[in-house]
Formats: sequence, structure tokens, C-alpha cells
Amino acid sequence: MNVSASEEYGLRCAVRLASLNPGETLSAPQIAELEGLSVEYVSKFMLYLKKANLVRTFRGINGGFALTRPASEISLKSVFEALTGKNKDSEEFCDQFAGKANTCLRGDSCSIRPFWRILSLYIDEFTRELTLSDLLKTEAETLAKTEAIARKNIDQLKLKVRPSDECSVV
Amino acid sequence: MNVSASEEYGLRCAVRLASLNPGETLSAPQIAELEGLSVEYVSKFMLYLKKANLVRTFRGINGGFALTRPASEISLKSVFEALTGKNKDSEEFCDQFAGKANTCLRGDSCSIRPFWRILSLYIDEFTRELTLSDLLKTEAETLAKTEAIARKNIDQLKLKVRPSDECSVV
DNA sequence: CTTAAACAATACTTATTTGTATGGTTTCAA
DNA sequence: TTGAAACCATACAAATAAGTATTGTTTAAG
Repeated sequence: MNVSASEEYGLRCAVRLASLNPGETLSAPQIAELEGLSVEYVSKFMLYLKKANLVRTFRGINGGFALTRPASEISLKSVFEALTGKNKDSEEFCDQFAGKANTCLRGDSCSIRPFWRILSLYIDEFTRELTLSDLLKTEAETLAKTEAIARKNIDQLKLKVRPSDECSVV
Repeated sequence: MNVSASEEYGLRCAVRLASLNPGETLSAPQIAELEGLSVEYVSKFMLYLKKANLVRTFRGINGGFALTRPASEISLKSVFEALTGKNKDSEEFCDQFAGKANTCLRGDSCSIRPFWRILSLYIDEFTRELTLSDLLKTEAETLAKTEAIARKNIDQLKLKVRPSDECSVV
């Protein structure tokens, strides 16, 4: 269970943009300076974020980057998906790790999948409900919000995880 | 936020051993067959688990593997640490991703770290409290246990995450 | 006491991720 | 209209992870 460099650094760059006032921009060299990264590396993240339509760009000598929407409307989930190119919903663990057989060899008695599913549902809710603007608040505020998400998770998990959601492959 | 192949496949192999009755063993070829993996790959995971003292081995023509302790006493966390060689507690995100500067350029106003910290504390609790024997139970039972862990998490998180835990580097 | 089948350890190959380099286009200002 | 500074796009190199191969040691059975 690891956070990739793209997720971590890309998120940091996105948060820098989130801290701007309306109309302001930051250039790649500026972000690179702020985050201690190379200009090229920052540019790469900006390209990903732009292609996901989370960031818009201004070219030319006074160019730079800004968010396309208010930070409060950009979920961390959408940022991570943009940075990794992966939509986590689309691939279940069963498909991702199929071994040689290309299909999960475990049948209905698959007892590992529920664990990953529950865990990933938790993570998914956190990243879906937290936005870039949340990462500009105090730690206490972040904690309060995650707590609320966790409580909601508990209530909804019973509905989301059902026996019928077992591995479909034999 | 990704699960590595080693974690997923290695866990599956460990769960196979957890399903054995006392005195029984499984050989690498047997596990490989059950999981659809190569014998060499399974052997690699077994070596890691052995070095972490989670698995003991029996050599020779009728050899095989078995857990050193009851499955209920082996946490998923210890399995993952054995498989990845990483003790997650030891390295904070700040240290893992330091950029060029080798130290986090964000000061006390670091607003990203709390997010990762809270999320990783959740995951950590799940994997610390769930054991290999839990992965042999029904989905409903797993769900009940994760729910209990989540509730406990919420109560304890306020104590664990405090403002004083900010980035220490300037 | 020889051989088959299993574990042990490490080296090796391939794939993916990480991070950099390069050549190009756009824009503004002198 | 020319040049500096920024974005754009892709290619490239280095590091890590994934998975395989190889050589050796152990053990029990014949």
C-alpha cells in the first residue's frame, strides 16, 4: 500500500495552485522553486492535470497555471486519477492481479477480496469527499472532516459490501 | 495509493498456509498450483515470510511450509512488512518524498501531511488488527470487524493527530 | 548410496516508474 | 521584429519492482 511519487508531488503542486487568489497564476519555475522540484518534473504534472481539465494554462512569457474550477470543487480523487492515469473504480483487485491463469482461481470462497474491497472503499470515500481546498485548512479541520467521512462510511459500507459481490469468476 | 504485486500475491500464499490444520504443510509447487503462480515466484514470497519468522520450512523431498504461529496471531501488517521489507511506521511521507532539497520545504503550514497521516493511520489500524485467520471468515464477519476497527479509529484519531505533530523541518 | 523432489539463495531479465533532456510553439515587450 | 521566458510534447536515461533462471543443499525412499 504505497503512495506514488506522482501522487505526492503532483498533489503538492496542485495545492499550490489552490492557494492562489482568483486571477492569479503560478509558473512552472515558481512551483518548482516552492516545492524543491525540477521545472521539467513540475511541467509534467501540469500537463497531466491540464489533460484532465483540472488546470488551465496561459502561454507566453508571462504565462502560468491556474485551476479551472474553485479548489473546493476539485476532489483529491480526481487529482490522483489525473496524475496516475488510472481510474481506480474501473479495475478491481481480482482483475489487476490474476496470476498466470488470467482469472482469479478463487471461487465464491474468496476471503481476501472483501478485505481489499472494504479498505479501498474507505480510501475511495476519503479521496472523493476531500477537496483541494480542504488541504488549505488547519489540521483540526481536516481531522473533523475525515471523521465525518469515516462515520458515513461505516453506515454505508453494509449496503455496499454484500455477499452477492463475491468474485464472479470460478 | 496502490497495492503492490508482492503484497497481494504474498498475502494469498500466506492465507493458504493459514487454512491448514495443525501439522499439515503445503509445498511451493502446491501453493503455486492453487494460486496460479510460478513455483519460483511463490518460493520468493516464502523466503521473505521465513526471514520474518512468520513461516517455518521443512526441507527434503516431503518438505513444505507452515505458519510459525496460529493464524489468529499473525497480523496482516506483519505479513505486508515481511513481503515489502518496509516498516511503514519508520518513514513518514515527509521523509519519503523530500524533493531536491532533501528536506520538506513546507513549514508549520504543511496542510498535506495531516491528510496522509490520517489516511495512513486508518490503514495501519486495519492491517494491524486484522489477522490471517480473519481472511478465512465470511465477508459478513470481516465487515463486522472492520467496522469495529473504524469506530475505534475515530475515537483514537483525535489523540494521535495533534497540531504538535507538524513537520519538524523548516 | 543414489536419486527424486523439495527448500535456499542469489543472479538475471523484463517491465514499470521516476525523473531529465530536447526541440518546438506561443506570447509579450523592447 | 527579435528575443526572452514560458508552456507543449515526446523522447530518453536511470532507478525500482516484477518475475524467472540457475545452482546448490537437504531429506526420505527405494
